[in-house]
Amino acid sequence: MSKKKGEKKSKSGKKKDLAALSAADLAPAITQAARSVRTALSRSISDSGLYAGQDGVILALSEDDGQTPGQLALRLGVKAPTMTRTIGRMEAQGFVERRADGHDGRLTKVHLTENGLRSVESIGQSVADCGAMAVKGFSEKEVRTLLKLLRAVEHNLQPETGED
Amino acid sequence: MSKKKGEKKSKSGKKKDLAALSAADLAPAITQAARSVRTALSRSISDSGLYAGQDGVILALSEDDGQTPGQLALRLGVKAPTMTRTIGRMEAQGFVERRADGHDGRLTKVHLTENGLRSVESIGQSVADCGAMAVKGFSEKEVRTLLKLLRAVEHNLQPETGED
DNA sequence: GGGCCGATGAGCAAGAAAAAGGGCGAGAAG
DNA sequence: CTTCTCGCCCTTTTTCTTGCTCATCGGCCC
Repeated sequence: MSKKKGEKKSKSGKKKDLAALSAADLAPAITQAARSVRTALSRSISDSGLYAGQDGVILALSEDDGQTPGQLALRLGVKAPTMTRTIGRMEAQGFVERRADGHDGRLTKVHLTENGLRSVESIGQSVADCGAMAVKGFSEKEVRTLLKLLRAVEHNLQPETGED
Repeated sequence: MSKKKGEKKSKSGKKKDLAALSAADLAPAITQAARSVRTALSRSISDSGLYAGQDGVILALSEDDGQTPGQLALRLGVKAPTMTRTIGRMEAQGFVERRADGHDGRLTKVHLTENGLRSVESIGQSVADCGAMAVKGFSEKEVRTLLKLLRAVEHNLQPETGED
């Protein structure tokens, strides 16, 4: 049983492997960075009594109240069933409420409650605070670059939104 | 940057909010990018019969076999309980096995099985493949920049490692 | 009435926090 | 110097949430 199948698996003369190595490091890097962000954000907003992933719903609703679960899911980049469950929990927590749409029986409109409305400011503050901590020591240009690259990555990974 | 955010909470109009706006957008951007990466990676490695999050264990073990759960957790940036359960599942799946350390009864060494060893290559390939797809259209410099910024973000968010 | 779209339910897994179980080592006491 | 106990470290267990995929139900439009 050979313990290592060759210490450096990409040393075979192709310079393309150089880029491949960086690319291979990217998935773990994004994953870990996201975990750090998620954890930090989770602690920041735990004061408001909600969990990571719920903040986006509050903020999205604060900009456009009465969105449907599908719209929220699309906006926040999660799948519809996930949004349904998150909304259900937030409804139980008293942050949002569901109302049936009068015109279209299929639709469910999600609205912020008084309580949810009150939490908007602190949520936005927490998110901004977390983001500020994440980019501490960054120049403004670096922040913008990171944002741009992140969105490009996200776009590249879309299964069926644009082409292919 | 024509966000409609200024009107709602204009309790104190600071121009500093310009940079803060970018920072506030960073958390969602990282989260979504990470979700995309996770989903894409999940599909890539599902052929090998394992789930997102398990790939790191295989790769880490392929470099240094016989690590403890704590070491793996630290290396992969997850908490110890998460690693314990992941290892347990991977053990049930037949990819790794636990062995007691002879010198220290508290320690558990995790080793790759034959099956796990065989999957190393395809896992590495999947991760590299996914990373390559994520940075499609990027220049090599951009990839490196993204990597650098991502690691800086991760470092900034460490609860108590280095500074605060 | 049939197809389509939107919301929801069930099942599986990752990740975090809190807490429990067990072994090792160091320091105190005899 | 020997022994015993206490504290610390590592692992594991439990509980909560998010997120995905597959499947189902219900209402709208053609």
